[in-house]
Amino acid sequence: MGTVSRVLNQHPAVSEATRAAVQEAIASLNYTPNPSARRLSSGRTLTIAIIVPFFTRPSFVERLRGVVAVLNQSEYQLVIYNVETPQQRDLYLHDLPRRSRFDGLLILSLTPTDAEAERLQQSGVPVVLIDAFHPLLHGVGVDDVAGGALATGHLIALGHRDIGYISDLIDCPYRFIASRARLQGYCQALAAAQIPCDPRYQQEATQHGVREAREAARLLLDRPQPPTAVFAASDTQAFGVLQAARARGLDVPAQLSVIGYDDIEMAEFWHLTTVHQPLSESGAEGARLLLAAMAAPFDSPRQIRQPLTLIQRQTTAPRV
Amino acid sequence: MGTVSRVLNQHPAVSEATRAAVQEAIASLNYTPNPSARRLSSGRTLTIAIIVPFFTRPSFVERLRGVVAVLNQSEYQLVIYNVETPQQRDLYLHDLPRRSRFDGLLILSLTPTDAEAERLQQSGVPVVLIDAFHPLLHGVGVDDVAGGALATGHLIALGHRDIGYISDLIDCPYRFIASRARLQGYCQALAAAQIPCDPRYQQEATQHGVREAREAARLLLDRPQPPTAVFAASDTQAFGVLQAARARGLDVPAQLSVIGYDDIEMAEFWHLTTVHQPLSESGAEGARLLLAAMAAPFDSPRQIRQPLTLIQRQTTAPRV
DNA sequence: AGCATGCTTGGAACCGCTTCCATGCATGGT
DNA sequence: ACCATGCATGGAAGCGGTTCCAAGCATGCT
Repeated sequence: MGTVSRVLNQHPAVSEATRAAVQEAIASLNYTPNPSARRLSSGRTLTIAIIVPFFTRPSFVERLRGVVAVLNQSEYQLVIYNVETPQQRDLYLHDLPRRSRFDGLLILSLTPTDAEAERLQQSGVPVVLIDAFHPLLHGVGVDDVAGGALATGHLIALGHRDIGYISDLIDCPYRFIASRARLQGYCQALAAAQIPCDPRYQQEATQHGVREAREAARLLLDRPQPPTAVFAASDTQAFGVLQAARARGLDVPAQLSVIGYDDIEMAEFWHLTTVHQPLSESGAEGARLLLAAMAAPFDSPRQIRQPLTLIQRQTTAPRV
Repeated sequence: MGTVSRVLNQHPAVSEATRAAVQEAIASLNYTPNPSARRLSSGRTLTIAIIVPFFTRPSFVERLRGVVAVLNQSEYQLVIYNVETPQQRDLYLHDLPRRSRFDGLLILSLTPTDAEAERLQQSGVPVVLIDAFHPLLHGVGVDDVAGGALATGHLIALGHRDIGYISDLIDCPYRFIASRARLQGYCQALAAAQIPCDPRYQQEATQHGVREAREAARLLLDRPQPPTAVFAASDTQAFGVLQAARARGLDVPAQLSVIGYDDIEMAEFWHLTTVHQPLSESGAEGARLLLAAMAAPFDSPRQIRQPLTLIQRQTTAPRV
């Protein structure tokens, strides 16, 4: 039994002869090791947990796909914790590490508080944030401030000066920070072009979603001097802006330029100009980073910044 | 230890007094049972596997969401096997039950061959199909033939007679059967209205996707006598039809009626008339059925048919 | 009052693997 | 040829639960 285990775990202290003999026996007996026993005796759960908010949203699913692709190749199982209420968010971020029933933890798009991050760090379970960062923890993602500036800069370069910003709640109970970071980039780009950053051009939707964004866009377009271009903090919300424009009979991009963010699959089909960020790849990279951290802990948090690209399609045009 | 285990597993043969005492001790010691040990000694893996094709597609994700919601409440972990190639499909359907490393198996939208079904049945692991049926296995889903007839009947009732059908491959390597079943319903409805079922009005796209459906729709609209209405086998494909119509300058619904299938979230935002089927609920129901079958095997396969509803929005109108 | 019955409860075996330890054998040096 | 060294191998002790079994106790019956 000891030798068999050594063969299975590729322990070096086995002679070639016995290794071959054991492997033949394994094959002929159609033997597969019992993972539960392995977990118990080795003390490893061979399980990785991931906390995902609203995993049905296209960008989150796409990231999750990258995670699944990498982990299916490894010996680890993935267990999904789906967050659909702020209570679940707090509960999972607080309790999951404590129960310590997995060897690694991925957290998608949720930014832990300092207290939560500390707790996570002290739990001893390696943690990687995807699409989020915290100084205490490993993280993979893009620079959303730069992304906001990239999108806004594109509109400015097209001659727009009255540029709206549509996002979901800047302070949301899930503590998503993308909307705030992109707003910050938006303001930076405006400032760089010496355009005043008028809060009346910034409209928050109460929730993420096409409908909510449409309502928010309507408010913007109702203003006495409506914007000639809108930067939506996500593609989904950009679709809402497109709808609002269509409902008002505005031609996009002739009368209104619209730019989104994320470059989800549907963006291409609706010819949406947007900021592309690696989605599936961010999940894959996060999973790889976690596996590496589990194998050999790094002494200090590793932060991976992924590149952003402007994708010009047909919803932005020079100001007339 | 014996008694503690009995308390944890709510075994009846424990007096109230000791039960309370044990629970207090558990609470004060901050004790949590080790799942690996539980799995090993009980012989149950406490794990359920699910085979999902392309889990990023909206309708599959939505179903998966229902599964996750139910299983997160149970003591079972969910492990996802994502199928993105026909090889993976065959591999998983063939090998997964044999490895018998989980207590139950869910299969989403993939219809097993007779040989596969038999193998699955004989593996001893309870299996539930979601959005698919096989006489040997439990299943949850809708009647896609009836759904095809429902959609087509709606167009016929609006006075249309030249009705196109757009779908992905009828014989696809993944053995999805929805396209075929809906086509069958389409033909039945036409026959019932004494309209000939002209194959030149039926166009298969080589793959699922907006772009492919758009190309297929273009072919249909290029015909000398183009259809006045199109039934797309999925909402995603209906979006492709809408794009093709828009590209050709056709007004929907005045000049072309379009109906989809599934009622995914985006359908509402694009005002798509469609056939609603329970998505998240099908996953939830499938998970519940599996849990029941695991607790007490049924003597014969249970097939649950879920209801379909026609959702009239703004992409269908009477023929002019 | 004594004995049988039934409900509780503690103890021990066991689930199947990993890992440590001691034994055995071959090798190399003297 | 003998002894020391080192590597390969089999055996045994856990890992932390579940479950069976036997013993203990209180109750109810004769």
